[in-house]
Amino acid sequence: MALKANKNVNPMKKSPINRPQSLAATVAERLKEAILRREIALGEPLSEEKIAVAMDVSRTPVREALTILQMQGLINILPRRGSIVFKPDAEELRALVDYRLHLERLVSRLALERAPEATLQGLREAISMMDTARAADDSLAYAEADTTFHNTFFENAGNPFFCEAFDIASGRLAALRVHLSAQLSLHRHTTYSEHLMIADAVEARDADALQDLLTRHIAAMEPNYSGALQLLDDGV
Amino acid sequence: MALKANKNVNPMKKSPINRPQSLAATVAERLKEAILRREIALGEPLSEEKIAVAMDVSRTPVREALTILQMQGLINILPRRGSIVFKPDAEELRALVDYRLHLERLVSRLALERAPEATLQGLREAISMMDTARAADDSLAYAEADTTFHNTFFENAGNPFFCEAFDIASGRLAALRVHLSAQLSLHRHTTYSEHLMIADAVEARDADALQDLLTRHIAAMEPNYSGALQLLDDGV
DNA sequence: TCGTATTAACTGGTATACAGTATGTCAATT
DNA sequence: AATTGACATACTGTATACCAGTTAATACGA
Repeated sequence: MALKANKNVNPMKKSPINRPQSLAATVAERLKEAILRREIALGEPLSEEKIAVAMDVSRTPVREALTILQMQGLINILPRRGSIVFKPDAEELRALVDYRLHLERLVSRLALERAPEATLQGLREAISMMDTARAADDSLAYAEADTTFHNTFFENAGNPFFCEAFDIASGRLAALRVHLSAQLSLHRHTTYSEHLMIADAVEARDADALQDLLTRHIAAMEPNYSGALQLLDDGV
Repeated sequence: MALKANKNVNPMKKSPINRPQSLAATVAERLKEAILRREIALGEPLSEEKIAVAMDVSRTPVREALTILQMQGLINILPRRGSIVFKPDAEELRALVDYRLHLERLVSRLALERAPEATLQGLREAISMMDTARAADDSLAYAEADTTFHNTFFENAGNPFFCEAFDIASGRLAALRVHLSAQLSLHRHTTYSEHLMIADAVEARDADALQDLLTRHIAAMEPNYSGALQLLDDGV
């Protein structure tokens, strides 16, 4: 979200030309994708050298990419030891979900106060994306729509810093989602109706109901993650 | 806050030895100090080469330091152009204060729910630090005590991610504080009594009063910053 | 005099080379 | 057999050299 790629939506408006981004950003992006595609496991050690030869760049941009990913919380850099993909314990997982919950509650209230119409419209669009994804039975597209749905609140809170605050957790949450989804029974039916109810609460401008719905919606995930995490550990 | 130094209080307990930190971290630290000491102005361009020769290191650790500071929001890196110290416009300043306000309101509520006694004790300690600072007329020590006071809420929220969320804004806010303090009439008397009232609200476990006090306490600063910023711009 | 093209100086981006540290293996000693 | 020490290997941390893009000044032309 913070490092959103230039989409060049309005040509001739602000983007001089198709500006090539730095190698470091590209490497970081590809590594993040690799983690999110489960090509790299949680807790797996990363070698600068191997990444460099695999992507055919020198170690310098790889190192920059690793520091970027560390800032996003996706990897841990152990000084003089190397880098490993992050792997939360139960306590960190709890904190992650707790953080996300409280932040989204706060931000949803702000979005409702400051831009209720735009928020409602964004939610509706995300829901229609979910509809098509469900019809096509495309779990990846559904997950993207889910992300869009929740991002809507942050984008309409009238303050870009909340997006940054969300980014602190979003990368790790996304990684957890894809890595634990094999263990999770994705209760997609439940979440879908919850999304509908959330949008209704926004339409009704009912802040209290919105808070309650979000609390249940988000907090309901934590035990699933937690259980899946334990399964993952036991498997190792 | 995030990068707290090892204090080595119990030797042979957990600290391997006094391990020297990386050059990049040292450079980042010194640059941040330089900004906070007003040796470097807001909006000033930074040359990797000049920093490198000034600190007698190569450009490599300097570059790493700059990316770290960029992540902390203290500088902007313009690709192929150079790095400049951040300098907010009025809108960004508003967003910064708004973000801080809402985050601290949220976190103070959590601290009150989850660790009221520890929070109260932390606040009291910070206040006694303010007392001695006021007695000695030491504005730097007072500012530190102020920071400690507000950090207390974040440390007792029971979730380290909120500290990270605060770090997004804290560096920039600290920089603004020191750079605008010359223009500001630091209404220290008012804030001091406000701190006392905030601690009282915590002692009384009065969440609503706490929210109100914090709102007034923090929001009261924004017009000052804003006016000072304008003065600063006009001066240039 | 103004505008445009050209070029030179500067800056950041990348690659590579070297040095220091951690870790694993294996032999020697107890 | 277990432990310790030395050695080999692999990795990160740092320095340096080179390349590419940007800016700004200057010269030239209208």
